[in-house]
Amino acid sequence: MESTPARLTSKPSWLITQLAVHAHRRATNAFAEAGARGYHYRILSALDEFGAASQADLGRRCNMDRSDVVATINELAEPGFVERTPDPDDRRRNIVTLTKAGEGQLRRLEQGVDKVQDDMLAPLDAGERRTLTELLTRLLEHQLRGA
Amino acid sequence: MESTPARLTSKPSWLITQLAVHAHRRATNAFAEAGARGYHYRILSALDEFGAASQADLGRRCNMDRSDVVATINELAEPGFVERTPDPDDRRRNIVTLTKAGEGQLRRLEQGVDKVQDDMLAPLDAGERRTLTELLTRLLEHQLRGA
DNA sequence: CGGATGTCAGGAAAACTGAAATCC
DNA sequence: CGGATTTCAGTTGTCCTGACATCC
Repeated sequence: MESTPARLTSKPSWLITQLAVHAHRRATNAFAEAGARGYHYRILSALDEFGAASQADLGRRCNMDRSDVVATINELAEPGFVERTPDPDDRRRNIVTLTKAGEGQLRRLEQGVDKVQDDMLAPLDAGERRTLTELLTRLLEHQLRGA
Repeated sequence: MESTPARLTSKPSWLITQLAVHAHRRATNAFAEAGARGYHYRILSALDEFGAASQADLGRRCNMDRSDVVATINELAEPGFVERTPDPDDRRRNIVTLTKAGEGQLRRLEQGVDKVQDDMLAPLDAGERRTLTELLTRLLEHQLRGA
């Protein structure tokens, strides 16, 4: 009873990993119903929250690789959810903008995400949810600084 | 200012997803230094915490598909980290046991995980870490019941 | 020149599907 | 028979690497 190894189920890293598996599974299913994937939701959300941006900026904000941003923008531009126009001030960049149709698609995806989230957070009351959000926010901010 | 959509950065699901990306990246690198992957750590940890088990049980505990358990056990058995012996009481099953060498490998992987975890939890004090662990534990238990 | 951007090709690990064979 | 277990073959989405051409 002395040299008990650290219990797996008490490690926050394990808990986050396992929760992420469940969240990823449910979110993927919700996205699939709208013909989308996680990458689509990330890009659309970032455009909606922060406005039009270059592909490199989107990659930094969404924690995505630039090469994956290219493919995702291609897929989002084909049905007209985003528009890719060259930046007149910097001819290296493309400015990606969210269209009306893209907003509609985002609303659909958000409905699925909200449903999944409400189900996963069911055992917590409003105060606990705020506490959780605050703690996670600080952890993420720490990562974004230190990385 | 009225119809502001729910801010992305205030959604726990988004926060967990983004944190999981960082945690996954760092853990993957730490595992690679020991020639392992996340699946290896999950299996070894479960064997150490809950003892010998069948492959199907390991899959349920680790939240892994049975087919992936097969490949992972193959990779862990080759260097002698686990042993796969048929169950005399149920000839469908294999009993997977952790060897001494497997314990050593697990200790190596845990060192990497602990280092990553300490760095990611740096902005939280001891009490906040307990709170976070407790909240996440309740969320995971809810998932394991309801799924 | 260095540095940033967009694009493309491809690889590695994770999660999953479907099917087969075996045994309870 | 249904149900569980192991195994294999293959697919998808995510994350990453390296390279190239272009432009600041």
